[in-house]
Amino acid sequence: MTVALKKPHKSARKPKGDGHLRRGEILAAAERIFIAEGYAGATIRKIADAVGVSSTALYMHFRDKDQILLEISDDAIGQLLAVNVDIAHRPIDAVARVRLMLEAYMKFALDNPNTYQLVFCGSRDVISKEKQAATAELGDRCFAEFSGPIHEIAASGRLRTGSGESAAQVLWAACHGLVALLITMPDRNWAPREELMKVTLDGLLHGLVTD
Amino acid sequence: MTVALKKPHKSARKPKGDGHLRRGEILAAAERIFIAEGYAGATIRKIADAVGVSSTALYMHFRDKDQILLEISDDAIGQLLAVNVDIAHRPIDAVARVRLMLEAYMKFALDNPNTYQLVFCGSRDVISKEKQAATAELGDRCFAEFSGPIHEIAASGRLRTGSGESAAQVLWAACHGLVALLITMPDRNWAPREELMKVTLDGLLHGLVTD
DNA sequence: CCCGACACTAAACGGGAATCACCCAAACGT
DNA sequence: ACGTTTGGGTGATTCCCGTTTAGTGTCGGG
Repeated sequence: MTVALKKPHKSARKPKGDGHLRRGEILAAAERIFIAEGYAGATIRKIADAVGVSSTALYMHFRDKDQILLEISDDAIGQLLAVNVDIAHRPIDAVARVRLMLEAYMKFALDNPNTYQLVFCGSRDVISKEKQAATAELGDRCFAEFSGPIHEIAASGRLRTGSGESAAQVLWAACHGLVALLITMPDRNWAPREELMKVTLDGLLHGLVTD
Repeated sequence: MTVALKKPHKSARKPKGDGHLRRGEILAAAERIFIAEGYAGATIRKIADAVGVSSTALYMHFRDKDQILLEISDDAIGQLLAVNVDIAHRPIDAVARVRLMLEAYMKFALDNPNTYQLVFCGSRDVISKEKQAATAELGDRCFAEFSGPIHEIAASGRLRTGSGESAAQVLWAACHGLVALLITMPDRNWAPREELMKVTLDGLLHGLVTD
């Protein structure tokens, strides 16, 4: 950002070198390492080495390590949000939309396990809440998008129990729990993933929504 | 007697308790700090200071940091297992037993958030799987105890969908997801916890089990 | 009286994040 | 043409962390 071209007359001095490129390079390298080795494995020094720059240089472009990784996560979550928005606009039954969103959510988590863990399993130890600002806001918008059809269902009186809000939270939590366990304990002998997802969704939707 | 004061020792040294007391003292101090400050906050040096001993001394009694914290967690999970065993033997309907166990599970998680996170949310980054041996085995036995009544239900043909195994895993995962989110994102505006637990259990049990 | 075992320690190591005090050269104003 | 800015960069340093090494003082036997 802050891309301003040089103006013949007064005002600021501008892009001298390839400063902005650096930022992108860092993000790219960091993403590669983070995906491959997770939060703890994505060291400042390792990222800097991969870019071919000293570790100090990263602090020219990012406040701290968390900002780098959260920026990467923002990208990924932005994609998830886009999918949710897309689904939200389809002219199909609200329950079907809910199911599609949750399926997309779980697929996202399983496809991006490290990002998912960083954003949704990050203990307060690891990342202080303030830093998450942007990422958290994206997450909120995802949840808001997801809450939409749920509240439609609630408004039409098809909710068997609880409020729309609690139903949305419970559905989210159940899917989160499933993918979180699959990610953090991949060696347990799980039933096939598709079956687990299907049972979760069938079970909860059948249990919460009257048809 | 013989309070060896030879060297101008920094601060009061422990008055020579017999060796095997030390181990218990360390565990007690570690538990206190771990509960208050979590995994990252429970530093070797901090624990050692609390006991009044040098950090090196901890390695006389424990292989490494993880062994200390996992031993603490074993204690806690042992209690959960005891509760599950107790419930398993009650002469009540299998579904009621399942519900009681899951309620106890969630209560345990919310009462011991740091332990819960360590054992059930520990990314592979944080603790290598081998070290978890004892703890993981306790967790397995908890799950086995929980699977019992589920398989009873499955055997009596009351399962609406999926296998007994997948139903057990899904129920566990859903409850895990709920408490995990409540623990790691305590600032979101959640519906009341009791309602969330109730909706989760009502929804899933109603959706999975025919009455 | 010495000897080894024990419980413990200070110091150090390697590696993390982050900061400091600089440096270098291109870009600008004049 | 030339000093000055200033953006991008660095190496050394700080402060923790978990863990290791090389000891040190005390003790119970032989």
